[in-house]
Amino acid sequence: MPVQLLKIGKGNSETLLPRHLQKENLKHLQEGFDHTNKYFQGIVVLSYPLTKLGDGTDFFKVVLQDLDNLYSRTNSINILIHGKMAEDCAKVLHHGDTFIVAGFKLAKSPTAGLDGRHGCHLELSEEAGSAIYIYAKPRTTAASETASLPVAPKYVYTPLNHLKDGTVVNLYGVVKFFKPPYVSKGTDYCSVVTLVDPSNVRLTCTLFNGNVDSLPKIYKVGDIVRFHRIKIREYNGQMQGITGVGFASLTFDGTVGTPVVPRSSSKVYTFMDEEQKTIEELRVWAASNLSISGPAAKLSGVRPMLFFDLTCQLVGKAKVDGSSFLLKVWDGTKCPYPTWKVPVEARDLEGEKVVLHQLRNLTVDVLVYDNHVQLAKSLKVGSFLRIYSIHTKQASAVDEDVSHIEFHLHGGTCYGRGIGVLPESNLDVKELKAFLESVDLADSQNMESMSSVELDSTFNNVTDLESHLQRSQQLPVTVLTDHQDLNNTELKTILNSTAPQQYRIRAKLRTYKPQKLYQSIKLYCSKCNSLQEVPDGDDFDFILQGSAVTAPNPELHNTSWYDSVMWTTQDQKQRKIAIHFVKHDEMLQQPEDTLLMIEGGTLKEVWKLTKRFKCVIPVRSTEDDLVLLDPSAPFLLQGNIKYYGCKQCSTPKPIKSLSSIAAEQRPSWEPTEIAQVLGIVPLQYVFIMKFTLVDATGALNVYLFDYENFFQIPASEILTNNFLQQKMQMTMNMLCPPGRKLDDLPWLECFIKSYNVRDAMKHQVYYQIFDTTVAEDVV
DNA sequence: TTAGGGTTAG
Repeated sequence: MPVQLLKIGKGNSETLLPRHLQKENLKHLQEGFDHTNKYFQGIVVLSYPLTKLGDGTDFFKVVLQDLDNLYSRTNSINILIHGKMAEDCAKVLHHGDTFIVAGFKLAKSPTAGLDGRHGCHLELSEEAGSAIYIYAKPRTTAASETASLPVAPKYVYTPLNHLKDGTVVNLYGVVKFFKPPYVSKGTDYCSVVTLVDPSNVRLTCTLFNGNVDSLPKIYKVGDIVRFHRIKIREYNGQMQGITGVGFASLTFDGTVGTPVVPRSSSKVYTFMDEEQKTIEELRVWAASNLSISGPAAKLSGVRPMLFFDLTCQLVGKAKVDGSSFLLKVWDGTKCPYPTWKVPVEARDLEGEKVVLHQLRNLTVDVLVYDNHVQLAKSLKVGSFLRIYSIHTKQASAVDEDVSHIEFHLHGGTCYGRGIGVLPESNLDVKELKAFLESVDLADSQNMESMSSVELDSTFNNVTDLESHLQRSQQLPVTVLTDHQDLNNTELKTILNSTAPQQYRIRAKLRTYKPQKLYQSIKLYCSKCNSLQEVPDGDDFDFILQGSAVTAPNPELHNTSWYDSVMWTTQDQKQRKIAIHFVKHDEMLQQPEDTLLMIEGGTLKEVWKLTKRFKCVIPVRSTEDDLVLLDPSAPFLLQGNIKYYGCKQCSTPKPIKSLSSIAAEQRPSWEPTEIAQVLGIVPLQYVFIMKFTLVDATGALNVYLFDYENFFQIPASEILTNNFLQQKMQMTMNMLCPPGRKLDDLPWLECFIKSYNVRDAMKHQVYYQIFDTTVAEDVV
């Protein structure tokens, strides 16, 4: 750490210096003395303009006055600084600053007889391992600005794979895990933070401070931190970081493209353009190398038996007993299950009575235990919280017919369990506030009666299934979306008629194929009418590996419509990865609006990028342009969906064709539009199933060919969404309950059409379901 | 000093 601006303002500089350094008296700055681990401190009384020496290196000269020897005949000394250190020092130094030097070389001063200063001078340079600590004098003008503007020290940051036991270092890292500050069993707050950096080495830091604001303000995994003066120790064979004297931290949101605004643990800090660049580079690295979960769960999305982080507002709080405490919170969405209400004395409930009543159908009770109680008690009603690792537990009370969901914040700090208070400046809070203000409370009050219905359709247990079946005996489980005026036709009549024709039928679903529902998803080309299987991940991985053999072509980087970053992996393969971020109006967009192209990425890396960015297009370089990969690879990834093109019908164009969409006023990055400009005829995800329908007169095999209307589930999403797969399975269980006799099966109302398929050998009539959907209360 | 990451069991 060659040049450090320790602090601006008053204070004791010694407490911030590395402990191994001892102060040296001016009188002892003589040849023959050992100055290792010594520092000299003086006030800057004179400095010369930064100049270059004959060999081109920078040179900066400073005169220091020794305050301890003010009345001596000789009380000043020349400091000669060479190289980059000279440049860095010249930028930040002001007269009157306290200047501390260590690791210097002492030599006879050739000008001692002329300037009346000390007989020796001190020489410093980065190469010689010198260190300079500048303890700035309070600035008299615009002091507050100076304090937060980049006044320019030069810190050295140690990569996590270069940490050594017993050192004090500065470092950057991406938060891989953290425990929000909690009350330790000692006297301090504690926060545990695990960092990782592009060296792929992890460092777990144990941070203590009596003042919770002095600990890093980390709100989520993926945040980036800058630690200054963290002690490194070895513990259990691994390096460990721990707070020591002078520890300070800055925390940044880790999302690529968001403003780089530090959250500081101290009032005064330095932050410069170069450090901004570091943050931006780490963001890009993290985006493709770390799995950072997507948007946090909302109450509307909770399911029983899971742990999740909830961003919410505190509406009320109450003591329950010695080891638990109640928090009433809301996030504007409605939990789809009945939620438990923790019984408390009305007089113990703190919060606006009117608000508590208004929000009664949207608030949930979170019971926090043990070590979290103290922090929970101190929370202010109205504040915004993130509660980490809440447990949703399904339970039934003795006097209840249906089960409910309980929210517990169990004791302990495993998995980062805890409570964090978010400031109103936090982007998630701003978003939440705007949403809360838009919530129509009249709607939520009408929802009271809805919970049990929603519960029925989502809880997958025998009782619920039974009640559905009883209902199914009376009403059809599918309904027509059109042609209501048509009369039903018996299956026998249909079988005896010529095609093509259209019919309304009432029948039961005896069986269906495929029984493994994921096998029903195919890719369909509406141009050539071909159907194909959805490629599996291995095919794509293989194509990616093949394309990574060719290194990105740097001549294609940073064009008028995209910015490029490239780096080399640190493993043995030394793989080169390039990411091209498409710009709009010459600016990068928010990640959720951004389309990027990646070269040289692995399946995992591509997949991770899709979690954070709107669109990802895997590409490779040619001499002249970026192009799409093999036509068997997806040409676009959006969210969980891979978009494929038809090999027969597509004529791929160079990637630069995309720039026309980038230039649009509001590029929507619709897959169909992207496909069109890239010369791709997109394949569509479809459900293809064969239903065997029966009525009193006969049986008929009917095909279901559906994008999303029948199940009200998009075929494109089913392969990557377990929840939707379960939902589809439950729907099929309703339509065709396993193990039932024909009489007990529910009725389906369908609209079908017959059509002819002829080839040289034979003629056949086929039947297909149309304009039919699963009834609303079955889904 | 405290905690030193890897879910409670109310």
